[in-house]
Amino acid sequence: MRGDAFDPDCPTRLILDRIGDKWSVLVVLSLAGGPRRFTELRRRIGGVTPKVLTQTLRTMERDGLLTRHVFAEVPPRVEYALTPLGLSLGRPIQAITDWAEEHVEAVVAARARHDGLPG
Amino acid sequence: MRGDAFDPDCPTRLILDRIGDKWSVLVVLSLAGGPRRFTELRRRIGGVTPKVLTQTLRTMERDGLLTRHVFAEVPPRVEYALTPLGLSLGRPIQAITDWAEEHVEAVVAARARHDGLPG
DNA sequence: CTCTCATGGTTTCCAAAGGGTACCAATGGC
DNA sequence: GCCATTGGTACCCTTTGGAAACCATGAGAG
Repeated sequence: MRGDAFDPDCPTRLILDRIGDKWSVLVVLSLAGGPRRFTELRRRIGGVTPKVLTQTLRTMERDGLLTRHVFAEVPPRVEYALTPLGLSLGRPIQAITDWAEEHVEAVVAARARHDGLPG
Repeated sequence: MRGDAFDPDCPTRLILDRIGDKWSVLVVLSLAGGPRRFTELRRRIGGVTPKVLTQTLRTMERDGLLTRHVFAEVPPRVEYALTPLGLSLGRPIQAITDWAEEHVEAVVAARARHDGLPG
């Protein structure tokens, strides 16, 4: 059975933990078009704080999803780029965002129905 | 551009927050085969605590992803089942788990390379 | 020489979420 | 009365997420 993700010891869980981070998802989407600098990412991904963005990027680097290239310049320049592995992750992520855009209305409606239920 | 998920005010973000919960993902996978009871889910999804499972199920119900059916029996019986909306979410989620199973080795290897790098 | 600006973070602090354990209500069996 | 089962809830603590401030470096302005 493929769904051994149910076993907490299965490494697949480890992936879900990665996907289960909305910032990682947004970083993958942001880098899909090519390398970007830290501040670019920060501006592009609305609402992310530098600390969390750094954490996210470092973890993704550790997991082999992206590379971090520091240029010895002033002011500093650091470019982040997806590895082939990270790039391949873009496809399933795109499937999620496609689903999201298609069904977001239904979810919002369900939520409104539930929350605002007048009795 | 479809990636308006970058805007924190875009409702697509709301979906990512949902997907961005590994327990929701596992619940969808668990219910893909048909309705299940609370304790079944709890046993099937290794490592989830009842509190968190309840939270997850309630949120998913609110979002229209599943239904909760309480039978007036003793001991109590509660069945959870995916709605068509929840069922449709199974496809992109499957894409993620497929990716995970295919590339988990690479991620684990990258992580080991990074962590254990002897110098 | 000092002041300012820009970049790519780090540090500190606080609130929120996640998770573990214990417990509850209702009823059947013993 | 006591235990077991089910589907949770309550309590508490640790971890995480997030806001805001600060830092090092060097160029350019004054």
